[in-house]
Amino acid sequence: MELNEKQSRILEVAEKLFAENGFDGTSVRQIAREADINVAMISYYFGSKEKLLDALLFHRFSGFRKEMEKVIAGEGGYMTKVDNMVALMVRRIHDNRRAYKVVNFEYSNPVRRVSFDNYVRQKRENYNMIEGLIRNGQEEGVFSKHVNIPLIVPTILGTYFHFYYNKKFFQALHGFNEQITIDDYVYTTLTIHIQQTIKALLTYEMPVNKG
Amino acid sequence: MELNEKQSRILEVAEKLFAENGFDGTSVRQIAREADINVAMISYYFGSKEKLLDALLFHRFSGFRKEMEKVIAGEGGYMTKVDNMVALMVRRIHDNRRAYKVVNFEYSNPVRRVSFDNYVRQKRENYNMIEGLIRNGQEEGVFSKHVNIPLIVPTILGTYFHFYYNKKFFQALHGFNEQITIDDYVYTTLTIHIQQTIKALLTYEMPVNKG
DNA sequence: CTGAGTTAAACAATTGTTTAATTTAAACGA
DNA sequence: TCGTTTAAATTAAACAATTGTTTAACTCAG
Repeated sequence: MELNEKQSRILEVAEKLFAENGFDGTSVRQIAREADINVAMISYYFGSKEKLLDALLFHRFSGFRKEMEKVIAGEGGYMTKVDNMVALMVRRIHDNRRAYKVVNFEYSNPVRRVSFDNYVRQKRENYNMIEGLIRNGQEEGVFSKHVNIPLIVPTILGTYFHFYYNKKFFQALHGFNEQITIDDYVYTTLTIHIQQTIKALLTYEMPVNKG
Repeated sequence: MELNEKQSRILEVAEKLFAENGFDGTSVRQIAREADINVAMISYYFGSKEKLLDALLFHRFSGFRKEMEKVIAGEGGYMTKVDNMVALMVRRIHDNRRAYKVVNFEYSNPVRRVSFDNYVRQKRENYNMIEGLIRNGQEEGVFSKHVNIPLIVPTILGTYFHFYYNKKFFQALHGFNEQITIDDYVYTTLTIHIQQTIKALLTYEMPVNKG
C-alpha cells in the first residue's frame, strides 16, 4: 500500500512512458533504465508489468471525492459552484493526464485484464455528486430542465482531452510563444471556455416551434 | 493509390486491431492471420508496419471538406447550419472512430515517425470553415461574440470521444438494453446533446458584473 | 545468522523484416 | 490452341533483436 522511494520512482517513470508510448510500446527494461534500477526489481516489487499498471492507476485515482464534496458544500450560488466544479475537474484531470491517457486507451480495450474498479468507482461517485447539484439547481429554477445530465461530464472532460491530444495542432493554430505555456492555457483560457460552455448549456432554453 | 481487394482487407483488419490493441499491441502476424494472408504480403504491399499505418490514415482522412462545404452552403439559418455541422462531424468521426483512436493516441506521441500531414490538413480546413460560419453569424448578430472559436471543435469531438472511450461506463449507467444500440444512441441522444451544447454556447451572453 | 534487497545471466517466446523458392496468371507469337 | 516468357503474387523458412519473467548467486544492514 505504502510506497518506498524506489517504488514511487518506478511508478513515475512508468506513468510517463506508458502515456508517451503506450503500455505495449513500453518495455520493462526501458522503465528500469530510466528509473535507474535493475529489471528484476519491477517483478520483485510489483509482480508483473500488468500489476505495475494496476498499482499505478490505484495510486492515481484516489482522493477525488473529498475535493468535490468541498466544492459542492462550499460558498456561492449555483453558477459559482458550477465554475468551481469545472475548475476542479480540469485541474485534477490535467494533473493526472498521463494516467488518464492510459485509461482512455485501455479501458475501451476488452482484452486487457487490468482492473478499472477504482476508476469506475471514482467516476460513479463523481457523477452522482454532479447529478445532485444539477437536480437541485433545476428545482430552484436556476438550471434548465432540458439537459442530458450524464453527458455533461463527457462535455467537460472530453473538451480537455481533445485539446490535450491535439495540443500540437493548437500550438500551431494559436502560435503559442514561449511565454504562454500549455499549463497557463489550460488553467486560464481552456478552463474559462469549459465553464462558459457548461453554464450556457445549463441555462439554455429550447426554442419553441412557432405555430 | 488504388487498393485491390486484398490490400483493403489488410487495412480493415489492421484498423480494427490497431484500435483495439494499439499500434504496438498489434503484431503483423496477428494482422496476417485475421486477414487470412501470408505475413510477407504486408511488407510486400506496404513496405513496413509503420507505412501500413501511414496508408491506413491516408485512406481514412479524405473527402471531408466537400461534405462540410455542402452543409455551409446549404439551406437554413445559422442555427440549422450549426445543427447540420455537428451532425456531420459526429457521423464522420463515428464512422472512422477506429482510425481516430489511433491518431488521438499516436499524434500526441513525439517519437512516432508517422506522417500526420493528412490529418492536420483536414483539421485545418475543417477549422477554417467553422470559423467562417461563426464569424458570419456573429456579424449578423445571431451568435454571441464571447466565444472561443478554436475551442468549439474540441467541445464537439471531445464530447463524442469521451463518451466513446467510456462507453462501457455509460452502458452501465443508462442500463442500455439490446434494443438501443450504441449507434442509435450516438445518432440521436448524443448528437442532440452536442447540438444543444454548441447552440447554447453560441448564444450565451456573459452575465455582467453588477455595480 | 537472517532475510530483504540487488544483481547479471539465462529463459523461451515473440517481434518486424528479408530471403529464396515456388505458384499463378496474363501476354505473346505461331 | 499451343508452349514459352515474364512479372507479379505467394509461400515457408530463416534472421537477428527484443520481449517479460525467473533464477541463482551475492550484498549487507539488523
